[in-house]
Amino acid sequence: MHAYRTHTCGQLRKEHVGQTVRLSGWVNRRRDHGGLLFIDLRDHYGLTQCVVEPDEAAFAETDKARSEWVLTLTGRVVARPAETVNADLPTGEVELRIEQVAVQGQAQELPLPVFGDMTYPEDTRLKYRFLDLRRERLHRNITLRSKVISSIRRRMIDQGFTEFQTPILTASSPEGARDFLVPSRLHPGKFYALPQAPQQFKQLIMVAGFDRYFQIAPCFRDEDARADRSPGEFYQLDLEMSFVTQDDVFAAVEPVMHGVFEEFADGRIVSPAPFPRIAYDESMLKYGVDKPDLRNPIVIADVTDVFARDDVAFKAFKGKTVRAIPAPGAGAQPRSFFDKLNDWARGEMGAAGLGYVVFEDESGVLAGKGPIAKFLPAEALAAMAARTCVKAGDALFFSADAKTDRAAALAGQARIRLGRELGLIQEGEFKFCWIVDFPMYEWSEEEKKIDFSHNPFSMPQFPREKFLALDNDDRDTILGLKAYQYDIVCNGIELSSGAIRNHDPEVMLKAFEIAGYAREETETKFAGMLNAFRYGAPPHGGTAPGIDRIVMLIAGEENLREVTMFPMNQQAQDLMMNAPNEASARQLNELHIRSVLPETK
RNA sequence: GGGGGCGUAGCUCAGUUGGUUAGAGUGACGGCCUGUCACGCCGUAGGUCGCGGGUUCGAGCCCCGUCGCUCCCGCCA
Repeated sequence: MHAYRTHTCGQLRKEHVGQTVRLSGWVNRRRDHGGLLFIDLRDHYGLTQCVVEPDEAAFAETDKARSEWVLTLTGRVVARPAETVNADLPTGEVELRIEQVAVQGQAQELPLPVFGDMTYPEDTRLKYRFLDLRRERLHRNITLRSKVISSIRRRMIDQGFTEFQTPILTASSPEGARDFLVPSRLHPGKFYALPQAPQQFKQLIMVAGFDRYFQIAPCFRDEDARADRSPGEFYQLDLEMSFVTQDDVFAAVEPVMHGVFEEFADGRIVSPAPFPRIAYDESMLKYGVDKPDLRNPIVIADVTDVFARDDVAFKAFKGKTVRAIPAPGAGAQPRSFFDKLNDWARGEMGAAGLGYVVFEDESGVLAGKGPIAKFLPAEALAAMAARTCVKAGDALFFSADAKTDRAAALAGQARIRLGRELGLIQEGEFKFCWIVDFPMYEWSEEEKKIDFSHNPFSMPQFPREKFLALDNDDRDTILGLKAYQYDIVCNGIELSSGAIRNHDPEVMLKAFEIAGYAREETETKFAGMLNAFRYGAPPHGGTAPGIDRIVMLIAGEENLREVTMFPMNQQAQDLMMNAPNEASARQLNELHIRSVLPETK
């Protein structure tokens, strides 16, 4: 007989009755009845009830075992009496009569229980991650993550993609997020950087004549965390293709995304391919964000012209962009509902407020109620009602600001809040869309200059010769330029960002020049890539869906830590491994590094 | 860097207007119990009320500071 096990703890069924078997696992639960002792033994595969009576030889040893001890139990499989079958357990028709016990590992009193589903503090969970991972939910999520990644990999390979590895120690990239730096021992004063993404490498792979590259790629960015943004590191399904248009990329990615979500949907509805395509400008108007949750039925409308009418006397909105956010059924809400939203807009959002009108039916005619209704004559109300499809019993909220993007942003946040608070979000659905036609540039208010809006490597949607001829006088044209840049969004979460790349060295130099980078500067910073583009670069493009976010959505979790095996806390510390940590003087000497600590307050 | 929330037993929490010896559930430990599967019953141990300072006759509670965790803003090409 094997030293540790003949079966797993999830394996035994009625057909094993009569066999002598050996199981190894953790004591999930111990139930001492004096006359008989039950041990629920747990391993990766499941749970088996084991039992021993006091007059049996194994009793004394079994009796010592406590929660989370590791035991090897040997004995006969017996059928449980009919009235004691546990229908909730796959192994619930049988139990193991313990004849031999071997203690493989003892456990101290637990800082957090494995059994049960109580919540406990995040730092305790992280410090004792190995215990938390034994728990059912996390164990299931991590296993799910593995299955999702296998499925993605299989789907990519089936579509003719090839997986390549790219360096982890590379050069700092001047654009984008803060890099993690790694000091060089051989080159005093110089540093490697961990890749924020294999962006330049995957483009070089295309230049190198490979096609349809993918990788489950680790990415490193030294930026602050959010619930849907891990500190430090995360994984992307990084992919790139040559000789493709935007439509080709979409056609390659949609079946993978749809397929993998469908595979693990478990009854939830997944948007069929092709996914809807929404232009960035349209998204900002209708949803107020560039990552709309399409499960939320609310659609924002522009009503600037209505408030500009001469017969509308509401001065606070004159000369401002006004967006209307319909709130279906909100007419039934108490006054406090409206006040709370207004307080939120003024406080958290830093807005002047969130006006509203409640629509009521007055003998067949729509009438407006609320503080600003008196400023709105019937024709203005009717015009807004028609544009936003509100009816009696609904309300309309207004977001107004002299700056259009601020009006849109407040409207977008209000839409999210209203959708949630009015219970309008359709659960049990994965609603995908592409956001396309992102602006190439934007005006940077703090730097007072034109800057890249998103990805500096994207190809502008503009004829080459005209683009090369652009100069400072063409500011409006430049700020109106769109790029072949696109995001995949699912349920309000940005899953992926991608682009058709700029593979023309002259256009690339010009693109950076517009953003304020001298040609020599661009030549130096992107020497590798520009140089490569001068030796025959194919048109290419790709995207990079976030693996962690995909798993989070499929697992139905709200935080990436729930789908990451060994996550860091929000301050980017690993409480279990105690990272980051001081380096020894010797290590620092070898690296020609000295710490200059900030002055303590 | 900034804002909000939280911090009381190993864990989840209660703790009245500032007033006697800070409680419950759960877990741990001991005892009893032959069919439980969140077993049940009895008992025991377990507390720097995050930390420091202040107000007060008296602080878990009020004030100031600080630390930790978390969510958000900034940031994330």
